[in-house]
Amino acid sequence: MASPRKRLDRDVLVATALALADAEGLAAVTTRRVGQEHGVSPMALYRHFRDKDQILDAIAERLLSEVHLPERDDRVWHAQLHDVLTSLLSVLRPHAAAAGLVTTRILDSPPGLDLAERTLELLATAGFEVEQAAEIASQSLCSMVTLVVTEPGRSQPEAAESRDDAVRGKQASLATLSPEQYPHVVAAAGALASCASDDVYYAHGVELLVAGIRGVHTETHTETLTETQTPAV
Amino acid sequence: MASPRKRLDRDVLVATALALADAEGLAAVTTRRVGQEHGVSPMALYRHFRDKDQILDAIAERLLSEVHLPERDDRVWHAQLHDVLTSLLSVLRPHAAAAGLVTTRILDSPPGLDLAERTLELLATAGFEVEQAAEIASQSLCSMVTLVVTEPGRSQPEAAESRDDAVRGKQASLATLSPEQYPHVVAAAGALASCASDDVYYAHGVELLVAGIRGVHTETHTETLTETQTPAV
DNA sequence: ACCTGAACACCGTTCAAGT
DNA sequence: ACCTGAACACCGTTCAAGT
Repeated sequence: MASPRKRLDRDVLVATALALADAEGLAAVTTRRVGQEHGVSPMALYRHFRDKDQILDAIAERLLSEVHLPERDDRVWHAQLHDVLTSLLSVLRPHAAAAGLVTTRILDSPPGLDLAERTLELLATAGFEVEQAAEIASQSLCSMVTLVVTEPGRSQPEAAESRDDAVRGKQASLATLSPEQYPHVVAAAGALASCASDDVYYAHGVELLVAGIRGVHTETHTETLTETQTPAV
Repeated sequence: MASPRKRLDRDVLVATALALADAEGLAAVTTRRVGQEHGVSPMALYRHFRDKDQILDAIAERLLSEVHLPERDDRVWHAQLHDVLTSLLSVLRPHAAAAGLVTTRILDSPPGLDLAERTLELLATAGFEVEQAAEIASQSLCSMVTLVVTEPGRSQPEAAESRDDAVRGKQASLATLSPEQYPHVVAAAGALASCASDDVYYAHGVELLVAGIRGVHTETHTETLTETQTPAV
């Protein structure tokens, strides 16, 4: 098929920008570097983007477009929400440097709107009213971004070869602290500097959030009922 | 009192940098601008900071140093945690542009360590084991930052005079969407573009988080009632 | 000890000009 | 229609020099 040239070029430029962010951090995404990667002057990009901010917008949209929303099914709403959030996480995790761009841009592109729509839909199913659903949805999606950006043991990609060094350094600096002044920080130095398993870290992050939503949910919706022990799973 | 000149100067430079961020956004914090505000060459800053990154570190530390940790009392752990998180929020809220600096720098300065220490202490009181407490603490503190950075209706401070315009614009663009494709987003347009009350927005944000921690807490600790002992991990 | 000026290698972006 | 080159107003940072 004869692909439309213009559209193709733009996508390829965005892919280059994202690859630069992955390899060398967001600071490496400059009009000059992206152009250079295509053997082209920085000004050539201005055919496809109004300004640099639009390149960053496009990176965020690209990430969101790779989210594969799970099929709707008949499981309870929070199980489905769990999977939606996990699907976002799995897309962001390989792109830690660019992930932060998503926080403020979810509602700015169709793929982000799809994600927001599904999230709001599940919260509506649960019975949340619109305002509360909006707050919860935005906090939920942004929390996934934050999990990726602050993953313990992450450092700048420039120092990628020395990730272990960075972890050891962080751990060492925390271990240096006075155990009288910061007993719990010192005790948790290992967990704060790195994490035993990335998968477990992310699983816990999603669980914490979903547990919060369920907690707020029962607070809001069981006023009529009597005080319950543990809500059914 | 004759104040130590050097220390004073550094603090005053940090205050200037923070003020610039508040007034014109983080992009306005440049060595040249900060120097200019003191009628001094950009190079004069290098007596007090190794490089620009240290200026950003110092801004984060300054913000964290303004957190006033509530006194310990005999209320249940999650009530105290709620207040700790709220005290962080109240410091960050007036400095939305700079707040994001805090996410990756909490463990890099004494005031941040104080905050982390208290948080971990409360989670230890609750009975969380060290690794889980570390994860929860970091996710909790970072969530407060995220709440501030993504507060609905926020826009760049350059456009501060037209904040209402930005909100209206956002709302209008969401209202333009197809109600068939994005029914819940369209229905929530108002809440997504702005928020009825900032105070309520933040209160809900903290509540969601604390509810999550309590949810994970009961999940983790109801099983141990039968086992009597917490299994070491 | 503290600050400066000139310089370097970068930015994003404009504009007129090339093909 | 698409791209370029030169230029502008900025960056962070170096280095040798001033006081």
